[in-house]
Amino acid sequence: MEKTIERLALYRRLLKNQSGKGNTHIFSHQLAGISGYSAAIVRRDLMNIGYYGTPRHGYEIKALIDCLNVFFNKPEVKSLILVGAGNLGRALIAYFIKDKTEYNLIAAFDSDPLKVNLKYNGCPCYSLEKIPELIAASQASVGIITVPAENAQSVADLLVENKIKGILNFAPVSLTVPESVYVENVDLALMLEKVLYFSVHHREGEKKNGMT
Amino acid sequence: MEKTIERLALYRRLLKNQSGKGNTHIFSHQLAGISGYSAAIVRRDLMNIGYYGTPRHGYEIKALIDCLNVFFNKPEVKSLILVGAGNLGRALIAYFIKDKTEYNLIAAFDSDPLKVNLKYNGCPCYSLEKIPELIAASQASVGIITVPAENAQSVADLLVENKIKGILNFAPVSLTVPESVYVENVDLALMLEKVLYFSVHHREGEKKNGMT
DNA sequence: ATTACTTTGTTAAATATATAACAATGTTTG
DNA sequence: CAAACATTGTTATATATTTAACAAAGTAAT
Repeated sequence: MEKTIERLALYRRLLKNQSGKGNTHIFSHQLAGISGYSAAIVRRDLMNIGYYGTPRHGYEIKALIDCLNVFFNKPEVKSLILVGAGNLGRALIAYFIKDKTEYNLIAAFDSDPLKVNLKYNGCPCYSLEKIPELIAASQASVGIITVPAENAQSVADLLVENKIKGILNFAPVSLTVPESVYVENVDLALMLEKVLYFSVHHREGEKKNGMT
Repeated sequence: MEKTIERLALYRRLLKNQSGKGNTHIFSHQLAGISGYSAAIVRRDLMNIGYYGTPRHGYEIKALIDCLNVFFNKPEVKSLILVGAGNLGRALIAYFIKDKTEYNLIAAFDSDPLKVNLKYNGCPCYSLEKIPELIAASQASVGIITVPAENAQSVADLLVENKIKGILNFAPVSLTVPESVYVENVDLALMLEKVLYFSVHHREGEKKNGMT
């Protein structure tokens, strides 16, 4: 199911693109082509969320987007915060502040007094003490952690105390959190190592970057 | 095997840490604890690379690191380049320029003339035309793509033409490359969407962030 | 209308990955 | 030196994920 969720979010973005181009219908193999997965997996994914197309016309793009929006709880725009306004943190602020339709980055936090009270791309930066107050006020449920590894666990603890339910963690440590909190780790150095490894050992006939 | 590779790279980093702390041996359940995986999986992973511990002392850290270094082709330091010196690109330059023991970020490239000939954290930035020359000179085999989505495919084509064998792609598009080239996609917006989804739908008893 | 065709939804098989179990092994203890 | 113990290496089982296959259904052509 987890992989399916990832792909569904991708499909939604791609379908919005297609809709923007004026297309009204799409076949499973077309969605497969632009997403990089196989047609079989596209059909199976859509089956999972209960959306049905028609044999000759495929899927109706607008209806499918609506269906995906429902699946992803659309009308609700979730608030999120970011902790750690270093190089990566500020880059992510710039990245996530743009698209406001699915989520709303309401604040950044940093322990450096020189950064506090500044705004990055319009996003205000506060000191860490303000976290409880701002989470409470905004009902933020997700936090992004971009602090150094040694501070990540204490920041995670702070977020969990304040009812954060999901964490996107860029610090290269394994966070310990209650089972009810979902953590997604993004370890950039490890990803690069993986590419370095497979740049040497990768052989033809792998499925990665499929395209069937 | 892919998942195993990811974990092995993580183990190596954690073991170096432990070694730095003066520890000489480690048990599978300890490595499991700090990595966030289960002891069974740690043992299975190490079995896969043919390193053997002893029942009562566990694994000898230094020897295991050596073994992992061999597995990851250690003495060889691979060169890499980055294309797209925007917010994210510059943050990644700062991130990757630090650790020079496994890889060596030799240059960044950007189409913006205002960025060309600048240095970011000591990393020189060139125009895209210089790519062939610099790849040839450095024997770089891996490229990081942090350009906007609309330019990503053409940059990927350029890298492939110049014998790049692995790509770490941050642009939110599915790249089309020859099968011999390995692509790892990092789609930050999708990762955030995934966290948003599971922050609501995550239930106890999932395996993610295991800790067994 | 009937036939041929395309694409779907769904089931079945294949592959990949993780968990659990346990005999083998070496260590320590008495 | 034998018994108890902890931890390994490995195999067997379970789960997750992908691929492949194909009947059912709708469409277009004749």
